[in-house]
Amino acid sequence: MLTIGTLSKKTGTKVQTIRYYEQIGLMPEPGRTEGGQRRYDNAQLDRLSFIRHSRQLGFSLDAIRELLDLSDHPNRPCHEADAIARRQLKQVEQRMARLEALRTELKRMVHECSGGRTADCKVLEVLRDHSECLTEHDEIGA
Amino acid sequence: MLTIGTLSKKTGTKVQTIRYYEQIGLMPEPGRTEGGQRRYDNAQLDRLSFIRHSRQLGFSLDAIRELLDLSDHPNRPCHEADAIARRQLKQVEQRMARLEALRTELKRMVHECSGGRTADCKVLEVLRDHSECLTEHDEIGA
DNA sequence: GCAAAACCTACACCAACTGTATCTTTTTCC
DNA sequence: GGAAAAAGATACAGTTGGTGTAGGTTTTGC
Repeated sequence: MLTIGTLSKKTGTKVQTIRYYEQIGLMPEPGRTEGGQRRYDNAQLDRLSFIRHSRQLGFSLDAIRELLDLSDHPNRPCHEADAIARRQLKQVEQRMARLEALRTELKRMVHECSGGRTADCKVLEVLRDHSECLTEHDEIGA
Repeated sequence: MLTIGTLSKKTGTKVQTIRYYEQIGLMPEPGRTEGGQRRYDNAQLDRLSFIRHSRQLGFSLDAIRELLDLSDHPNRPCHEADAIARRQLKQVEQRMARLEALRTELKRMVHECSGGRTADCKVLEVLRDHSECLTEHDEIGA
C-alpha cells in the first residue's frame, strides 16, 4: 500500500497533480485509510507512470484518456493507438518547423545588434517592421 | 480614426484580444466616441503590430512589456533588448532539442506498430514501459 | 505521548487568450 | 427618416495543465 507521497516520488509527479488527475477522472479513486488518507496499489502506480510518460512525450490529457481506454481493452484493433501517435508525430514536426523559422529570425536579430542606443537597435527595428521579416510565421504559441 | 474591428483585421488580432491587451495595460486606453466605442490612431496600430509580431516570435507578454518600454526610450543602451532576444533564442533552441528527442521516439513507436490487437500494440507498450525509452525527456510541455 | 512530517479539503491563481450572454451604438439600405 | 443588420460594449466563465496557499487532521518516529 503506497501513500500519495510515495507515488509522487516514484513517478516524479507532484502530490497536487495526482489529486488533480483523480479529480478529472484520469486516475481512479483510490482506497482510503480509516483516517481518510489515500492508499494506492501497483496497478495505480503503473497507470500514473503511463500518464506521466505520455505527458513527457507531449500527449494531451485528452489523448492520454483515449490511450488509457485502448490500453484497458486489449482486444480492440491497434490502429487507433497508432493513429494517435501519428497525429502526435505530425504535431511535433509542425512545431519543429515553426521553431526553426523563429530561430533563423532571432539569430539574425541578435547578430545584427551592434550595441548602440535603442534608437537604432536592430532587435526593436525588426519587431517594429514586419516587412523585414524573412519568414512566414502566422501561428502563435509553441 | 480606426475602429477596433479595423485594427483587428489589420493586425490579425481578435477583437477580444485587443481589449484584453488594454485590460492588462499592454495597450493604452484609446479615445472613445460619444457613444462609448473605442477609436484608435496609427500609433496604436503600430504598437499592436509590434506586440503581435513579438508574440509570433514567441516572446511572452512580460518580455514584450520590457521591449515596448525599451522602444519608448530611444536613448537607453540597446544591450537590454539584445539580451531579451538572446534569452528567447536560447529558449527556442532548447525547445527544438527536446522536440527532436520526442520525434525520434514517436517515429520509433509508429514504425514498430504492426496493426494487430491493442494487446500487443507497440505504441501502448512503449508508453507503459519507460525502460524502453531511448531518450531522456524529463521536461514537460512544449 | 508529543512533535514533526505528511496528509486532507477547498479555493485562488498562472499564461494568454477565447467564448458567451446581454445590451447599445453605428452603419447601411430602401 | 426609419428599420434592420453589423459591429461594438461590458462582464464573466471557460480553456489547458497544472501550482500555490490556508487552515485543519492523521500518521510516523523517537
